[in-house]
Amino acid sequence: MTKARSRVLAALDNAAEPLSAAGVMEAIGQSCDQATVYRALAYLEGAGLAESFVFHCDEHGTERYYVKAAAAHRHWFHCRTCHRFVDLGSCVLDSILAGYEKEYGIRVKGHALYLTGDCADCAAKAGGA
Amino acid sequence: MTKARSRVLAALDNAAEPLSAAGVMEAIGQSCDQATVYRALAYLEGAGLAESFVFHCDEHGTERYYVKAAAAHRHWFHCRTCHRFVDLGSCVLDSILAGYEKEYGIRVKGHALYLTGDCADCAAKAGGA
DNA sequence: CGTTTTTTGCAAGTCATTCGCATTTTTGAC
DNA sequence: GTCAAAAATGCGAATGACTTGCAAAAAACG
Ligand SMILES: [Mn+2]
Ligand SMILES: [Mn+2]
Ligand SMILES: [Zn+2]
Ligand SMILES: [Zn+2]
Repeated sequence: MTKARSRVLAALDNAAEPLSAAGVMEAIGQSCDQATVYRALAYLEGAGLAESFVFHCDEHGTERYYVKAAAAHRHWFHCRTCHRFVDLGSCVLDSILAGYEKEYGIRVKGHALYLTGDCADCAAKAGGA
Repeated sequence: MTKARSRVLAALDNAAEPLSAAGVMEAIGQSCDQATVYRALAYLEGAGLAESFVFHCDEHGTERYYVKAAAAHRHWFHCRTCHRFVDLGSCVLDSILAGYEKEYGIRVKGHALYLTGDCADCAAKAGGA
């Protein structure tokens, strides 16, 4: 584990939410080149120390986000107002996926679920109604 | 509805699965500029005649895909082998989303579910097991 | 240590998508 | 229909996220 790679892993570990490459750069204070950050993230994912997903937000565009690898597969909610991610806990789609496999004869090997809207804080601030 | 826009809409209508801008270009035989295709797709979506989602496939990269607007919200399965999309019918996530709203105090205004793996055909060809 | 292998920084390159702007098309009023 | 005003198109250049080639720097290892 090189210096750059451990700095990147530490950034993911300290973050409360998924980080994009740009977010990691910011977190480590530009202490290494962006190519190094991208390569470190790819390395960490390959080594099973991090996980990632591609997410599109109208305001932030499309980016790949990384989190430190966790025991269970999880999904995230993204707030359209404050742009924070909310951890939704471990995946609850197993039976739905099994249903699709049976219904369509497909073999589901991966999936992604993205929820967007307003987080509790932003919903409260926006409309008390 | 201009000539270019109706050609693009017709392409979406004839397609059995979501099309990327490049897919639309191919379908209409380069009969208009790519900037026009992108603008037409944005127009059609704004007019409620088409819907889109951003999807990432390791082999094809990240692209926005469009389908003709349908009555019900749907999701798609993408085959990692033949790269076709399989229509999974209308969304069955309502109760799960409602559960998340209650559990986390969030307000879910949009969501996307992507499944990947092998379609029935490819699964059959690959491993009879 | 000295050598071999891997990683890093920097610059240039990709790829999907967007933009500026001059040139058509379309639209609406007569 | 005719013509001016508004909107759409083509083309080339610009974006933004990400990747890559290559030479210099760092880690591995005997
Ligand atoms: Mn965002
Ligand atoms: Mn694909
Ligand atoms: Zn929020
Ligand atoms: Zn297939």
